[in-house]
Amino acid sequence: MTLHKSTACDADHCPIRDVLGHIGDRWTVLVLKALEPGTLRFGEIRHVIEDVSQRMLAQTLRRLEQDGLVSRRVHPSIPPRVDYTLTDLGRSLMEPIGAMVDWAVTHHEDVRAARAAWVPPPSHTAL
Amino acid sequence: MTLHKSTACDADHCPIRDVLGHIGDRWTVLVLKALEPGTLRFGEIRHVIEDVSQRMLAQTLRRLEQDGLVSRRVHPSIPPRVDYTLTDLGRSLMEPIGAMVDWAVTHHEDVRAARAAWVPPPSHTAL
DNA sequence: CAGGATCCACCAGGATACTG
DNA sequence: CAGTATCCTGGTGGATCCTG
Repeated sequence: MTLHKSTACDADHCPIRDVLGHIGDRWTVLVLKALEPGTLRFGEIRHVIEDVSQRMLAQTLRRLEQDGLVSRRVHPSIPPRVDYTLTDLGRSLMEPIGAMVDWAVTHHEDVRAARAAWVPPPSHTAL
Repeated sequence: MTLHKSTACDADHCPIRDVLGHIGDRWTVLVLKALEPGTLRFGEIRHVIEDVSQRMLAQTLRRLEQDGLVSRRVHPSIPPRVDYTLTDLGRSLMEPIGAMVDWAVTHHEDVRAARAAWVPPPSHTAL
């Protein structure tokens, strides 16, 4: 069981956890957004994101390709050239992601304000 | 640096990572969705989600409260009664989250199909 | 240039026990 | 009932080195 019953998620094949687990990890969304404007090479993505290690980038791209969200194309040249493009499925995902990002940008200040106003409950908070 | 320049995220205060980091963790979305229909007590949330430990639930609720997404109300009774409700901010977040969940449900099969069709690239993939 | 392989540090998160 | 405190483990992700 991975999600409560009320959300049509009854066992191991839970779409929410499956997808959210991906978009939740450190790099997936950033990579997706990097590719949104158009095709990029491996190195170009690294340049755009800057603080991603090649290990994590390669790993993230692999999974995105595996999930059919990104297509990978190898040009048999020396030095090698590999570029990545969003698939239709990938592009369709950008909408909900965009909504999330928009929310984040719009309400970030509210969240930060709420955090600033935070007072830790004394455990035995009464009334 | 947490996100690439092209997304108006220039240093430590990156809304995307800040918010996505939250929704990405194991329980936040589930708790949020649990509270969507209405106010619930601590134990009720546990009952709904089932496989969350009280530690993780308490922790998740704390952060949600801290971020102003959930309000916590303590009734000074014995046994103690504490209930949680989405704030307006929290409710406003449910839209983008709903969009993500909808996408997940709709395209989950595509993703699973893509995974099934997966062939690992031979490293020295040439053409 | 694109990435695989390896080693390692950190922490999210589970189990358990205790408290108001 | 609604937590907090402590201990412990597995996986995520960073650094580094190596290859086609």
